[in-house]
Amino acid sequence: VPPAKPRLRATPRLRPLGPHSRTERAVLKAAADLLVAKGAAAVTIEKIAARAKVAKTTVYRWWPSKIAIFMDVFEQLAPKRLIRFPDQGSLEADLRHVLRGLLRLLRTTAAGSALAGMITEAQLDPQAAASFREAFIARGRVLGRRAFDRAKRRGELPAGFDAEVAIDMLSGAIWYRLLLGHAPLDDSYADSIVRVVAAGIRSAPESGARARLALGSSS
Amino acid sequence: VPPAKPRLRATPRLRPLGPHSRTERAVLKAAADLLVAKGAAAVTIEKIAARAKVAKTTVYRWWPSKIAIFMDVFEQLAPKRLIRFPDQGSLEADLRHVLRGLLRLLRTTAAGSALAGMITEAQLDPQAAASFREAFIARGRVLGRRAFDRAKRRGELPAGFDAEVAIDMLSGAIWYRLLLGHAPLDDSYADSIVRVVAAGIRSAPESGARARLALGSSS
Amino acid sequence: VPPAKPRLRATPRLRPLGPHSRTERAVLKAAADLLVAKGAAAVTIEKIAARAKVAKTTVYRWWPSKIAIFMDVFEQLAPKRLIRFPDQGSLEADLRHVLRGLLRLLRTTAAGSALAGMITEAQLDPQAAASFREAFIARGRVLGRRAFDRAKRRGELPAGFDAEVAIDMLSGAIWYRLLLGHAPLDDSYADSIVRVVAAGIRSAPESGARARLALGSSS
Amino acid sequence: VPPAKPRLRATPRLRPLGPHSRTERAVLKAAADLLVAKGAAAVTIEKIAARAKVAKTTVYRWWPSKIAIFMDVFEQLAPKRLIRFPDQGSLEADLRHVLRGLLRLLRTTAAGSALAGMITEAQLDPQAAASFREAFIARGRVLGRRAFDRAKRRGELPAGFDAEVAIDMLSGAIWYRLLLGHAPLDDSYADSIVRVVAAGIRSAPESGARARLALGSSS
DNA sequence: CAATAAACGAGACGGTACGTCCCGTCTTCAG
DNA sequence: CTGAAGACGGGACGTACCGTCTCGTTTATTG
Repeated sequence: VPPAKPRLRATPRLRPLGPHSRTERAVLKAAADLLVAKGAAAVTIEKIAARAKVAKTTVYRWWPSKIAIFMDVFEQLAPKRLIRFPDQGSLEADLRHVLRGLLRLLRTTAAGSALAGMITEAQLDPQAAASFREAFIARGRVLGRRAFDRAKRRGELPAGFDAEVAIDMLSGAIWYRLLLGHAPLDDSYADSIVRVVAAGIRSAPESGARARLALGSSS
Repeated sequence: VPPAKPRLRATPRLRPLGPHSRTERAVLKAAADLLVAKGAAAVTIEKIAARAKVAKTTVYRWWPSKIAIFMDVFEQLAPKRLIRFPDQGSLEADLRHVLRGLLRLLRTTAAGSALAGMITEAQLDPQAAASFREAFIARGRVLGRRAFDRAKRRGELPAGFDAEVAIDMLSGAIWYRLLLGHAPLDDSYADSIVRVVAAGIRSAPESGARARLALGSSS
Repeated sequence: VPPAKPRLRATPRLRPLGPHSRTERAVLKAAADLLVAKGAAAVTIEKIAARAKVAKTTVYRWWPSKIAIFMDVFEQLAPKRLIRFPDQGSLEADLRHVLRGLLRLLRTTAAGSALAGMITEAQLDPQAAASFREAFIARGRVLGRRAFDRAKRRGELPAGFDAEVAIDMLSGAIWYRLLLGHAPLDDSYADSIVRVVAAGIRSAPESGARARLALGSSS
Repeated sequence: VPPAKPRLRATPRLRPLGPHSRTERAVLKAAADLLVAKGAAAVTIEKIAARAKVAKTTVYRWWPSKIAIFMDVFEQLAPKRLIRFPDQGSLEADLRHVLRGLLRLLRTTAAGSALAGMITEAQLDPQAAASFREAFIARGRVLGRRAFDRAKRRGELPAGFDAEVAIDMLSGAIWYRLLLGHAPLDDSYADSIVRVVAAGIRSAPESGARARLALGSSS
């Protein structure tokens, strides 16, 4: 009786060993442990493999880069309610809710080091950088856009408002403290950056046209 | 009675040892060239030394880390007028002026790659990270504080306003695009992030007390 | 028609991994070549690796020190008949046979430079010196003891004779000329030092007791 | 008007320049100290200069190689009576006297490490090796020949006896233990090797002609 | 007693080799 | 036939000394 099917597929990807295999779990566990114990800088594929008691080749077989491992670590740690967050009644409340949750995740789990590791690694390997942008950043920004879409439906946004720069600013503020480490990623920081962005949007009613022009250049 | 004569010599002064020597210039030139040609990831101390036609040990003699080289490259490229910028009449104008100049610098010279390289390297080496924060970041933030100090004197800021989070946001927005590369660091981006921050500050008159509390934890 | 061929290759069997591999042979060949061409002083691990067309890390993977490489080079060159030499009828004849063979080996192959290299390197690295003494010297002295054991069975040795000093003298005489290079390691030298040692042993019949005391401190 | 030279100084400073200066003494002291403290392997010219509080250039000005320094250290330590030793009545007594004194010197002072350092360094630098052979070894062998010359006058030696191999054997036995360090260079070792060589010479009366032929190729 | 020349300290410099870490690929062999 | 194990070529790291050099400062001798 063959319990493990060969998993022949037309399209590649997906784990032939089946999802949540021992190998996958061991590798992600090892990576997460190393991230919290030593920080992103000390995480190498060799150490992950050694700690997971898995051959280095096995790691390379399933993950094309360190970034891919970090993305999986992050995903495992992110609670579902963060992604599908409930409507909080206003743009500012929505953003505050999401950012508080995100910062708590970065602060209290391996997710912070994992994200820092992704950013660092993306600087070193253009190939990996592309997958990082497409598979991780893009999906994260969708989360932010959801809040702005709700606000638009509520009529909170000036006409022609482009959310991209706002998302850049919120993300950037987080990255900055995450990478620099000079100040904590706590709730008050989330509240502060959300307040500035929300107020900045509200208080520019007649600048909508200018904003559209100015923001139009962003991706 | 002058006992120390001016010491006329046959060889007029081929190279002064120590700082500002031929060596220092050659190394910084080589590093800048490599940064623009290949990007920060491809810059290694060995390649810098080779391109500068200098022994690797000489590089290590003068710079303790790659970050230190990048900081010197950056400093060499930054025009003085960026540092001592003239008063533009308002907070928003001041910030816009500084950020436009900074983004132009990052966009058009090796300074952008140098900064990206510093951030990346700081993730890999805690020792270097410290010198980065203290010798580079700290000095850069002083630049931003100057604009907010002027604004305070003009009465543009609510009572108890803390500039640190605002600086985090502006810096972060720049880092984010610099590291991610998904959108350009152009003038319109500078204008947009400045507008949001400036408007966000203006439109929170009664939130001064709250802001002080919230922002008090930063720095 | 089988779509998956059995992997027909141009070079049918490139290298078996592990010991006796292409790598091992190439490294030892390169080391031996460098020893005869330039002498022990010019042999560096980097040059060995370069000449063997092998990565430096591969050399370090298999040999912990330069001494270890030299020992393997020596062993490869030493003919088996030198180790398991036949009984020549008398102590003097046995010793003469072994030493002539040994000196020929040192004189005509890379073994001489290899031994000189081992001695030199042992002075520079205590760790390596230990392995040299235990893995190389100890085994070499066993060879000498074999001759003295036979002599003892023949009754050629005075009671209580200790072979260690005799072995020190024979070995030392060889090392001296090997390292100093002021005179050849030829057959007549082998004969001379053997004659002196053998005669010295024979002609001290009543000094057995004294010899035992005197020699007791050695080894 | 100073009729006599001032010459009164805090530090007497007899001969600041040239040989026997403060510099020379400081360098040799530093070298000797390092030799006993860390062994020959740890002695580098940089460390000697640092410990002597002397510029590296100054060391290079007066000594062409590390061997030259070691030779001077050795010479400073060797007592004159060792060189001009009194007649002890027989070859064996003469040799025993010299070797005991030499081994004591090697055992109890920096001279042992210095000699080991010379031998090692001579393997690495052919230029230095030549000066070592000519300025150090040659002079040392003269010492041995003095003992054999006296024996010849006493009629202790067979006709045509060549002392060179005997000297090689005695020197070699010492070098061997010095370099290998597996057994002590104590008086009993001196006695043992002297006894073997002396007895070996005595007991070969009719082998004089053969010995001359055999030994003729040496030196 | 000034000028000269040497020794000197200080240390920058180009260079070689070291031994280590990690990369990503490739080979072998056991299940 | 596929996987785990790990050998492999390779690049870069940061360090230790090498021996040479330049430079400016004493120090001793000499003109």
